[in-house]
Amino acid sequence: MPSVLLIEDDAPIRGSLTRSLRERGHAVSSAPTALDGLRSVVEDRPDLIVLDLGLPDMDGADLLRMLRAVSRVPVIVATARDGEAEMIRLLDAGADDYVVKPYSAAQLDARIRAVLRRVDTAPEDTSLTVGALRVDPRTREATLDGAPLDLTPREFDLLHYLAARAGQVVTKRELLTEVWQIPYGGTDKTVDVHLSWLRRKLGETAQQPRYLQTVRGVGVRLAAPS
Amino acid sequence: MPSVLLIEDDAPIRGSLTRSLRERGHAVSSAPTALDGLRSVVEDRPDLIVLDLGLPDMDGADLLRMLRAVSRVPVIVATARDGEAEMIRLLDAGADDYVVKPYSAAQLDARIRAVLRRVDTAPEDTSLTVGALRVDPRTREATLDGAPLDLTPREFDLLHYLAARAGQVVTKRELLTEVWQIPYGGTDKTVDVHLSWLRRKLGETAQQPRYLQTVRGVGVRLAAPS
DNA sequence: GCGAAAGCTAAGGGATCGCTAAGGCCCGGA
DNA sequence: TCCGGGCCTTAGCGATCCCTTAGCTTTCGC
Repeated sequence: MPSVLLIEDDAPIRGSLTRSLRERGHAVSSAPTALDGLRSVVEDRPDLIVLDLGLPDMDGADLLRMLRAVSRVPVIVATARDGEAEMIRLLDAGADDYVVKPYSAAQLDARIRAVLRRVDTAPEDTSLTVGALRVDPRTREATLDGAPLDLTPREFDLLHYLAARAGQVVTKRELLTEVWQIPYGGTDKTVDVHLSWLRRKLGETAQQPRYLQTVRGVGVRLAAPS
Repeated sequence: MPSVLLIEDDAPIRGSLTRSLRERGHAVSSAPTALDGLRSVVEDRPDLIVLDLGLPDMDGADLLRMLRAVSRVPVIVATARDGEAEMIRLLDAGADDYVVKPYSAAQLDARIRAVLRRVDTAPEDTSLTVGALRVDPRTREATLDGAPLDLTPREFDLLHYLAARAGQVVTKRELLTEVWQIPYGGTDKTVDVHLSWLRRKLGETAQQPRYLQTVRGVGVRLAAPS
C-alpha cells in the first residue's frame, strides 16, 4: 500500500483529508509544519508527498528544494487559485503535479494515483551489480544470472553490504558492527555461518568460490569471478 | 578552505564563534534553528557541522539522525557539562566528536581540524607502488607486473610494511614489533623464513635479489630494481 | 679459513574457517 | 493464548591453512 505524507498546517483540512485518503486505500501520515514534514520524510520514507503552500515556518519553494535534495520522493503541490505563476515555478523546481485549492479528496486521490503510476513505471534504480549478481535494496531483491535468490533479511543485508564494497576486504568485526549493529561483542562464528548460507544460495562453496572469497585471517570479499 | 556550519540558537555565542572561527581560517555559515540548519546543509553543503544541543525547535538526537540520513557530513556536538549521558547516546548515534560548554574557540578549532583530518584521510587510495610492485591494503591485493601475488596474511603485512618504507633499511626487530606485534622476544629466524617465502613468490632469490635486498647485520630493504 | 648471520626446507601444532545441527526467540495465525 | 514456522545464534567437529621452530646449508665479513 502506498504511503502518503500530507504537509498541511490547517488542522481541520489535514484531518479530513487524512480520513478521506485512508478510506481510498492510502497509508497516510501528516505534518503541520515544514520541519515536522522533513522529519517525517527522513523517518517514514513516504512514497509520495502532498505539500500545501503557505506553511508557517518555511517558504514552499525552499522546502521543495530541500525535499529534492534529500530524496526523490514525488511531490504534489497544493496552491490557491491565484498562485498559478508560482505554480509554474514550482513545477520547474521539481514538483510532479499540482492541485488548486479548494480541491476534493477524490481529485487529490486521482492525482496521487496518476503520479505514483508514472513514477512506478520509471523506477529509480538503486541496485548494485557485481558480475551477474544484482542486489536491489529498494525492493530487497537479489538475483543471480537473472534468477531470484531467496534470502533471509540478514542474508540480504550482508550481501548488500558486501556488494556495496565489492572488491574490498571486509572484516567480520566490521560486519558485526555495521550489518548486525553490534558495536562490540558478538562472535565471528555468527558471521561465518551466515556466509556459509549465502555461499550455498549463491551456488558455490568455500573450496570453489565464485563471488564470495574468504581472505584468511582478515575477512571476506565479494568480487566478480574472473 | 573547509566550510563549517554552526547551528546554535544563542545569538551572541553564534556571532563570536563565527568571528573566531573565521579568524582561524574557516569559512563559517551559521543557523539559529534546526530548520535553518537543515536548509543550510542542503544548500551550502558544508564540510562539517557544529551542532549545539538545546535548540528551540527540535531535539538534538532527532536532528542528528536527520542529518545522517541526508548526508555524511561529520558532526561535532556541543553539550552542557551535565549532559554527558546524552552525549554518549549521540556519539553512538553517529556524532563524530563533542565539546563541553563552555568551550573556547581555540578548543573547538582543534576539534574541527582533528575531525576533518580523520575524515579526509579515510577514503583515500591507500595503495603503494614500488617499481612494478603494487600493494593495496584496502583490498589486500598485491600484484607484480600486473599479475596477482598469492600471499598469506603475514606475508602481505610484511610486504606492505616494507613497501611503505621503500628504500629504507628495516631491522628484523622492528618487523617483529610492528608486523608481528611482539614488543619483545620472538626470534629473527621467523622473519628470515617469511622473507624467504616472500622472495620465492616475488620470483627472486637472496643471491639474485630484485626488490628484497638484505643488508647484512642490519636488516632488509625493499626497493625498485635499478 | 673461521665464526656469525642469513637462507632454505621440512614438520609439528595451533588457529581459523566451513558446515551441520540443535536450541531459542519472535511473530503471525488459529 | 497457544501453536507453528521461520530465522538467528550457539556449539561442535572436521578440515585446512599458516606460522613457528628446528636443523642444516650457504654466504659474508674479517
